[in-house]
Amino acid sequence: MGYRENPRPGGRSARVQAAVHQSVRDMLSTMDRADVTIPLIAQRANVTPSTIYRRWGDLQELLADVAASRLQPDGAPAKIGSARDDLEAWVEQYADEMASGVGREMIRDVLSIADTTNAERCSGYTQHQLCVLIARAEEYGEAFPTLAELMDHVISPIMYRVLFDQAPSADYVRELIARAVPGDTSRT
Amino acid sequence: MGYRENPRPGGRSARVQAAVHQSVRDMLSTMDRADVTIPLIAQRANVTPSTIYRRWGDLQELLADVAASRLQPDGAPAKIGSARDDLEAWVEQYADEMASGVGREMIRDVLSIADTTNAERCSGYTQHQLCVLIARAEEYGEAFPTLAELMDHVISPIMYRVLFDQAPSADYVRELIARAVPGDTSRT
DNA sequence: GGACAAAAGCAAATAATTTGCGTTAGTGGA
DNA sequence: TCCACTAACGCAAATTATTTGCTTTTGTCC
Repeated sequence: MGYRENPRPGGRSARVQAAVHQSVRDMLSTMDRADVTIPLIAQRANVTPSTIYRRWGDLQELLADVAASRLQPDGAPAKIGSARDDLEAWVEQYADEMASGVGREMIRDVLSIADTTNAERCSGYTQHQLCVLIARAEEYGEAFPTLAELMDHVISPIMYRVLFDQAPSADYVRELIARAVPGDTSRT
Repeated sequence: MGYRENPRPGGRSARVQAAVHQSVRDMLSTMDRADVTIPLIAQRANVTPSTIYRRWGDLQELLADVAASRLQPDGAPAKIGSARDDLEAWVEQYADEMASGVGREMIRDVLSIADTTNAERCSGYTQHQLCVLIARAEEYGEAFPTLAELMDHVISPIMYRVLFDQAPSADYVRELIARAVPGDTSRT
């Protein structure tokens, strides 16, 4: 009597999951988050509340699951020119997305539960995107920060601001990058 | 018919707040957090549940309030020797505290609500402690990072790891500091 | 096709939350 | 000191959410 982590695609279980996720996304975009309840989600998804309770446990777990899914990137970072430029463009949109109202809510949802699986998922997505950029730099022969340097000195300060302070400005983001990229003195 | 932000000390309202906070702290230390409910907290604090609902709204808000209070530092950072050493000692204990089970729970509580007041409070506590260290460095004539540098390149990476990854090790923390302190090449 | 098990539905029981209304306890003025 | 005032609390009924035992459905593997 346990629930599979990855329901077989096309099965009933997968359909229920999709319907519930969709229902949550719809409701979060049309109504106040405080009014989103499991009975309402269940009604819109055409399932019984007990199905959701048994599968996710409570509203926070469900919201964390949905948020982690939504934080998964669509594709690889855009190719602008140099790896340096690609990095700047990608980080800027990352910062914007995270600092937006929806972005902040999703991060909070992911962090608000004790289980760290979803948080690690999100951090993994970010690191994967950065690795793609690092590989490009290597291909182009550009000097580039390591993954650890990028995580510590670019991503972390952005996330700290998003979570504890106000939104990081575009100038601030560019400055972090300029400081992290080796031998970069060309800008700001 | 609104609740004052800062109840007058000694009044009934202040007594209720103290009793409820104490009750929450006791319960968090003796039982599983999933079993902590408002009716139980109310019972232990000798108040009615409706009092708590009216004053805090829901469990998350109450937990966030209690957590933010507990994250307030006891006093100024210890004086070891140089400002550099004081910084290292303080940051190490900060990282340990945040990475501990209780610390992580408190941070998550603070971040899990939409209202950012409590999160800003916590960030403010940290910045205040760092300012004390900066003032010491100035007094001693030591080269020292600015507040922004410390927040971006020492505190932020630590918090990111605590929230999204695994606990930051002592070595890792020392390395962040060594990198942030100007002209420091003496260690790791 | 039939046996099996995972996951969903249903409905009753329990628990949490909201709310209207009456009461209490600090506060400030005469 | 007493009185009026009001923020905040208590109480209890009404509502809503959550849990749980049992039944039914659905997909999978012989």
